[in-house]
Amino acid sequence: MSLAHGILGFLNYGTMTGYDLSKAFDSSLQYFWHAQNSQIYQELSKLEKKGLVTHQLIIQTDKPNKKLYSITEKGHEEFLKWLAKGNDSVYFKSSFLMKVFFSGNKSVEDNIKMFNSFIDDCNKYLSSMKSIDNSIEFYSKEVTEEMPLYWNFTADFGFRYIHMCIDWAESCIKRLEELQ
Amino acid sequence: MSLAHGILGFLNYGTMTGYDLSKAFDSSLQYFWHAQNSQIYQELSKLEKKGLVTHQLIIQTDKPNKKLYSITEKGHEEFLKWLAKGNDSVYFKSSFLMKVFFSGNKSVEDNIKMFNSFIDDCNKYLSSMKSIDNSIEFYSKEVTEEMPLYWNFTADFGFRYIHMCIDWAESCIKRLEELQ
DNA sequence: AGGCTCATGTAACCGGTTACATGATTAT
DNA sequence: ATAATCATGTAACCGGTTACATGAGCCT
Repeated sequence: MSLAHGILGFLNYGTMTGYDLSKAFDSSLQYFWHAQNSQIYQELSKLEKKGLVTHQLIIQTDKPNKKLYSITEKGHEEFLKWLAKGNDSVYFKSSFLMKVFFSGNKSVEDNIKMFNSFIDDCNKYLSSMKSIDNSIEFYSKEVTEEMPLYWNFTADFGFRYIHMCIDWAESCIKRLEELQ
Repeated sequence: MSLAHGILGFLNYGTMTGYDLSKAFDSSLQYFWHAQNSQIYQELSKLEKKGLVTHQLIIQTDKPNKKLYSITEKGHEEFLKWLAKGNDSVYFKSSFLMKVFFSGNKSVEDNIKMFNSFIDDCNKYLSSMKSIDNSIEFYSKEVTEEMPLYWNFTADFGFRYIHMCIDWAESCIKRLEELQ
């Protein structure tokens, strides 16, 4: 039930269409909460049924018509309730770690390759994350000044996480090379 | 489709019941791939239909009867295929980070509390992870010597991850305290 | 008497993914 | 011409979660 709260969080900043939300997710939350646009439209319908958001149809001539969504008072309350609740877990799933767990069934050589390709992926991820800083700068103009601080916290987490991953993979490679 | 491969990975070490698998997940993979026992039993049926595992009914008098599962040749091939394939992503979902992202809507004081309670959770997680080392030692006797190396890699990842989380949360708290 | 271990499942639900479907306008 | 942008959705599927259901034997 977190996509719903992400949507409420964005609509709390101002009105948006499903399309806007999709872009907002892509340029900020995408690194720790990716959302398909198909899911966003469905979730908006659900939220509207629950009375947490409403929409207004905007007729456009040069572009397709659109539905501008806004958060309701009830939605605002739900959002604050979610924010205040400390129910999130440190736990995270990783199929890659599961693969590492069973990698004793592969050759040391293959595993060194696996870790190297993991490091490559991390570096790609790192460079794609650099666009976050631009996004933060861009959106900073539209909100109160304390918001960007927290956006930077999440971006900082991302950078620390990736660097940790790279360090770890390098240490694994080092130990494997000692075996050869 | 990763629980299936985890099951195949365990059965590759030797025969097990659904109950054994549930315990095996709990004492090793649980930190990056938690599995409900209800799901394990369902997945075993699916794997059997696909011909990747088979079972033998063991009649017991002092304990309930059980189904001993073993991996088939086809299952072994599928397992190796999965191991060799480099399709896992660095990406991970975190509802906590999403909450942080929107936490500019809460007071600085509340957010310091939030980060402190996150650090507490990390420490609890850390102490629960200490049982991993015991598990690794216990199971090490039953398998070839290279396996535990990879088990330790995953445990090492867990420790680095939690320490990174704690460092990050502390740095966030520090920045928030500077504002007060 | 109460709780743990062993042991196996079903049913309902739900959040998320993948694939499919449409179509005008604008910029290169 | 072609691709990108704007804009909205449906349908099928699937992996995973939660809750429920049962029951013998053993230990304290």
